[in-house]
Amino acid sequence: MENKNSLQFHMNMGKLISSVHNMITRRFVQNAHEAGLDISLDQWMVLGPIHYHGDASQKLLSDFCFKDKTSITRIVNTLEKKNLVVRVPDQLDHRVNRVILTTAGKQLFNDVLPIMDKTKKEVSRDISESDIETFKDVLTKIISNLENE
Amino acid sequence: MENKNSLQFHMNMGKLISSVHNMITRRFVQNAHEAGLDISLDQWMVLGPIHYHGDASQKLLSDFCFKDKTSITRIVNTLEKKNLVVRVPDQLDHRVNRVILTTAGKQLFNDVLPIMDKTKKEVSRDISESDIETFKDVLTKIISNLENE
DNA sequence: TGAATAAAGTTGAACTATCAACTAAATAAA
DNA sequence: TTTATTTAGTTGATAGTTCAACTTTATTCA
Repeated sequence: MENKNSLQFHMNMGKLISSVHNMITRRFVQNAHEAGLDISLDQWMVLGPIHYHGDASQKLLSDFCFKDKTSITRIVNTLEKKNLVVRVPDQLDHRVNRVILTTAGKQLFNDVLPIMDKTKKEVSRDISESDIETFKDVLTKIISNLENE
Repeated sequence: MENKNSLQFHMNMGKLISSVHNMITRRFVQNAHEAGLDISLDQWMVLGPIHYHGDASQKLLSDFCFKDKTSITRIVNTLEKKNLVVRVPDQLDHRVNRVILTTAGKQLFNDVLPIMDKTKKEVSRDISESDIETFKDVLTKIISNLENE
């Protein structure tokens, strides 16, 4: 493992981000689970914009989460199975589903907020405010670098 | 989409990392595909340590890639199916598989290197050297924050 | 030595991601 | 207005992730 640490130094950005992504996902689910909450990070990512907007089309969720529309379909399926959201056909545009939170969905959203906070604290422990800022700026810049093919 | 950009500002770290992870993964595979190479970022992550060490146990791959042993099992299955690696039972410890590159695996590894470079350039376009350094430092720090539960 | 425990890998199930192909509805163009 | 194109969403296939349960081989320690 001393060996691992030395190699870690040579890890490129792709591997670093992939590793960090997996570790954060795991930790979030663990923390939620310990609090008796059953939710994945992806489900949480999707719940956010719905809560923020009151309702959201799947297209909007796809844009906001930078996820494929197929992923959204399946995550919404799961959320619906858990009775956290419902799909309501849009009256004006019949192609569109409006996804809205159920009472249980709203409840869960509020229950998960402190879990999110806890995870955030664990992730950013002993990292300076300014480094966190730079970190988020770089992430945002990468998104814009890769956004339109 | 102007709306999206404004929300992006409020995106928390989890969402940012998840989005960036997906986008980099997608871009890498696209770039490889355009060059006529069929490989995923995860497969590439696993190929690295094997190439570096000459051979590697699945346990070592799991540690180096910060991936679950189950994931390694399946990625190695895929790589074996593509004739890029083979599993050789360890003579000393019969629990262990030593994974080694085939000729085709070595060939692919070298072919992918420039793709990796290209992707890296696209990802980090217009980001200063020092910001990249901070970025990687923060990622490494997050790994150590989350490493031993 | 013999029994308990730990470690390396695999398998099954549920969820997520991507691609390609598809349906259905809305918009654009002729 | 009729046809062509675009848009929203779903489905199927393949790959990766995680958990839990399991097999096989090593190690520990009583």
